[in-house]
Amino acid sequence: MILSRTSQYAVQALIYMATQPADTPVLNKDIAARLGVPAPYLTKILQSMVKGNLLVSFRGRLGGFCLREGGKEISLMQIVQLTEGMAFTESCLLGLKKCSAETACPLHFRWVPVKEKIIDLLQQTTLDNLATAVNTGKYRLADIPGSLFGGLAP
Amino acid sequence: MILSRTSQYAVQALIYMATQPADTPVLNKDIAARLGVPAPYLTKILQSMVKGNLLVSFRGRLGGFCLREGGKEISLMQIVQLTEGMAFTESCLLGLKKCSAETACPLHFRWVPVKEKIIDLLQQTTLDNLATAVNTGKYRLADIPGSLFGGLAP
DNA sequence: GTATATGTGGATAATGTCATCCTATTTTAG
DNA sequence: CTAAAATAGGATGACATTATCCACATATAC
Repeated sequence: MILSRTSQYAVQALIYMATQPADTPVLNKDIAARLGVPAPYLTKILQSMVKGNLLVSFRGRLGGFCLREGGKEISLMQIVQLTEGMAFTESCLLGLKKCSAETACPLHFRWVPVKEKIIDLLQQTTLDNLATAVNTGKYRLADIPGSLFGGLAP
Repeated sequence: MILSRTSQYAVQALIYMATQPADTPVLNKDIAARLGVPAPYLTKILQSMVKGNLLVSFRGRLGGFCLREGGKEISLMQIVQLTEGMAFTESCLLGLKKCSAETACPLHFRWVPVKEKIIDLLQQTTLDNLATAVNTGKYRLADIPGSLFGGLAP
């Protein structure tokens, strides 16, 4: 698995938020319901996004979470760095602690260019890119669609 | 993390076996010592490689594990498929159960070509490739070298 | 002011991966 | 035949990730 479940939830949640009006806070429970993800766990993830300055939060009635100013330009790499640390940029396929050009595992020079492709993908893809794609209606954010078109009404 | 620890151990172990004489069985405990990996756990992994027909085992005194006939042509993909199942070929970055051209997550068409690079790497790299590299002495198989040149003598 | 709705933060539980242990079973050396 | 050395396989334990719960602080509506 490339991304941990935590990272997957974080990316899904922020993409969803990018598809919603930027000026009104989105509720944790609404995101959880929309994505089919455990709400208490998502809470923790969103809090870590607030600490990492990708989101802002508002307490009390009418509270919720918003993308930070200019949040649509957030890249997937910024999200994943909060959830996985430096895992991607430093990772060795064989799991060696230190694997660089000088002290390389036998896969190092085959792996580096592929890893670059992954990093490029994460760095070049923004929430705006993905929200636009989702808004065309051709792509799914979660396994069970569950009211894709904004309907949260009782 | 791209590969699970189990997969990393499996790949390391088979590369090491490919650097050893093909006709004499290699001991589980020697592999474990060479790689700095827990021996009882490695036992389980090697047994699964035997079940997957990548290795053959011999019990009793002078027993041990050998690569199967023609084992140097085993690709990393064959190893990883035993340890991770279809994880790679079917994986979705966002973790969707079903993510294909028809039912795609918003990252699908960006991810597919990168995933192809990873699959190509795993399929095109053989134990022979890697054993040859290790035998040049320029590459490390494990974090703590610990007698890189075949020495297991007391 | 009170009730209600929301995020906050700490403690706790459940799950899956990683790792170990113990008792067979097999094979060879002597 | 016996002892030693090795894999086989099942049961168990340790640990990290994932998930849940509860008491609290905060903010709005009325």
